[in-house]
This record gives sequence, C-alpha cells and structure tokens, in this order.
Amino acid sequence: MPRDLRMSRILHVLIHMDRHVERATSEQISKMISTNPVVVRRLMGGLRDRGIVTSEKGHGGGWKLSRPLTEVTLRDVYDAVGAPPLFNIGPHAEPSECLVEKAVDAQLDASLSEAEVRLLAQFSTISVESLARDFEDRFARMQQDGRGAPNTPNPHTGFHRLAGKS
Amino acid sequence: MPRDLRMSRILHVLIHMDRHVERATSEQISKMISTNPVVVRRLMGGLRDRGIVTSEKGHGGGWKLSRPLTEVTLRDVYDAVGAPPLFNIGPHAEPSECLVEKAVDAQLDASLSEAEVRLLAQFSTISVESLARDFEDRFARMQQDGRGAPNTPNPHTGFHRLAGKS
DNA sequence: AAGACATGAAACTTGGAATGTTACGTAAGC
DNA sequence: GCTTACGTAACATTCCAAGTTTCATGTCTT
Repeated sequence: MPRDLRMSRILHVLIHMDRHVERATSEQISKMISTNPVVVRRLMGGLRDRGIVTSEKGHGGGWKLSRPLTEVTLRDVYDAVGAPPLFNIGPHAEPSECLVEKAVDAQLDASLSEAEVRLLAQFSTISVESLARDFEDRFARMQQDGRGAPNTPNPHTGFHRLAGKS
Repeated sequence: MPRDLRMSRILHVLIHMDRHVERATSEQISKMISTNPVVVRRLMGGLRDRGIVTSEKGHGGGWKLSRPLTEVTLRDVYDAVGAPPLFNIGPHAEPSECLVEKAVDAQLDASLSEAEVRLLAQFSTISVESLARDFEDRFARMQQDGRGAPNTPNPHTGFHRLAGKS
C-alpha cells in the first residue's frame, strides 16, 4: 500500500550484507532488491555519509558494513535515506490566509507531529540486528514445531537459508 | 510536506459550514478551498454516504450538515474521504520470495501498524467541534492579551471573522 | 602505462496517485 | 421549458519515488 520503499529496501540489504556477504558491489546488491546499480548507489550514499557503510572504488571495491547492526537503529536508517515524510496525509504546505484553514492545519499537524515523534522514538529503540533476530527466532521456532514453513531454498543470487545454524 | 490533503480540506469545509453558512453549493464550497466544484462533489460524496452531510439537487439545493460537529470525529472524516494510506513509508505491497525481505517487511509493518492504530484511536477521540473550539479559545485569548494577531478580515468569499462573538 | 572494475553524480524517463478539468446525465424548482 | 445543482465518467496535470542512461573519477591488476 505505501509508497516510499527506501527504508524497507535498505534494511533488506543491510541484513543480507551482515548475514551473507562481507563485501558487495552495487551490481550484486541491485540483484538482491531487484533494481538498478545506480539506485543502490543513491540509497547507500546516505548510509556512507552517516558512517554505517563504507565504499571503495576500483578492483575488489564495493560496500562494507562499518559497524555491527546492533549499533544501527531503524531511526538511523530512516535518516540515512533522507528522512522522507512519514505521513501520506496532512495539511497544506504553504500557510493560508484563511483563519479556519490555519486552525485546521495547526490542529491536524499537532496530532500528526505527536504521532511522528512517537514513531521515530520507537525507531530509535529498534536495532537492525534485533529486527533480524526477532524474525530468526520466530522462524527457528516454527521450524522445530510440527513441520515448519516450507523453507524454500530459492534466494536472489544463491545466498540464503536464513536462520539455520548460526 | 505531506500529500493527501483531503482530510484537511474537508475539515476546513465542515467548520465553515457550521460557523458561517446553513447551506452551500459545490460552487461556493469550491471557492472556500480554492478548487473545482467537481472535486468538492467527490469529497462531499463520502460524507453524504456516511450521513454527515446531505445533498439536494436543483434550485436552492446544495450541501447541509446533517448532524452537529460534536458528533463528527476526525476518524469519521478520515473514513469518509476513503481512508487513504496513513503512511508514506513502508514495505512492499506484494510479498517476496526472499525470507529476509519478508522478515523486514513484517517487522516494519508491525511498527507502522501499531502507530496507525494509535493515531486512528486518537482521531476517534477528537470531534471536529472540539478541534475548531480549541483554536477559537486560543485565538480569543490572544485577542484579549496585549494586542492579538492581526485578525485580518480577508476570507474567501466574504465570510469569516472567526471567534468573535459566538 | 593500459585496461578492467567500481563508485560518484548529473540528466532524463517512467509509473502511480492525488488533483484539476471538461463534458454530459439526472433531478428539483422557477 | 429553462435554470440550477448534484452525480459521474473520462481525460489532463502535477508531483515524487523509482528507473535509466551516460560520463567522470579513482583503484587494482597485469
């Protein structure tokens, strides 16, 4: 339903890099998230500027995590992709002359701002590592309970088989 | 910053109708919010379907409030405009084959869903009347404190001068 | 030094959603 | 019968994320 997929995509990439590959080129990463190398560079550029990943040119170059995912929060990722508008609804951008409109916009904005603060605060408390681990735990439990999910071994590039032996 | 202005516009219209005009045509309303009569009909159609306003055709027709704004919540308005996606960010629509991606999307969706439930719950507690009154109170206070805001008498169609004598 | 491999960045195209617009149909009042 | 107004379909416009093309820059290998 939503629109801006950048956060979702970056999280996807970060976890793959942590779990499966030490160093990855934009080309390789673009296959993970089914897109173009240039799009990957745009996304990763924000992460590099914030010290979450490093990039190296030339032969053997590519992207590497520069700190453990325990030290990267959802808030960091959100900021790294440019802190796009959280909400799809809201008041006008430019203020109006109309007092009623200004009143409505101010009140509506107050509700949304409060919700935004809360959500971003929650993002700050969630590390990418814990996000990945939550899932892996649940998946492992399913696995050992009566007949787990399919565990289809069909990844993008040959990686995968998450949450087996760690 | 945001995109979907429908809620903001409808609130604007509802308060104007309650405060200033008993009955208004799509033409008149369109001038309030600087748009087209057809756009107004689209917006108001949702309200009519939910019993918030009534419409009448022909001479002397137009739109009227069918219940007091004390009995219309922000949630009602949100639903009436089609309950558009609240968030601008989020995971993909179609599920992926990749387990990592599914994990990321599920976790991200969980955070967003929780925030959505909270925000909509809050919308349910706020009536359009109280939203308007909050502003009017604050405005009146500014007015009597040392020299209030300009109180510019320049509305859309000649209405206005909110929060004077009620 | 030459060539291959990567990132960096600018410029343009594409696609979807809200909005704006035009046109026509239907109902109500004069 | 004519004007007024809503109801609706169809199309145009605008905005932004995403996709794409192209070239420049830096780095490793031979």
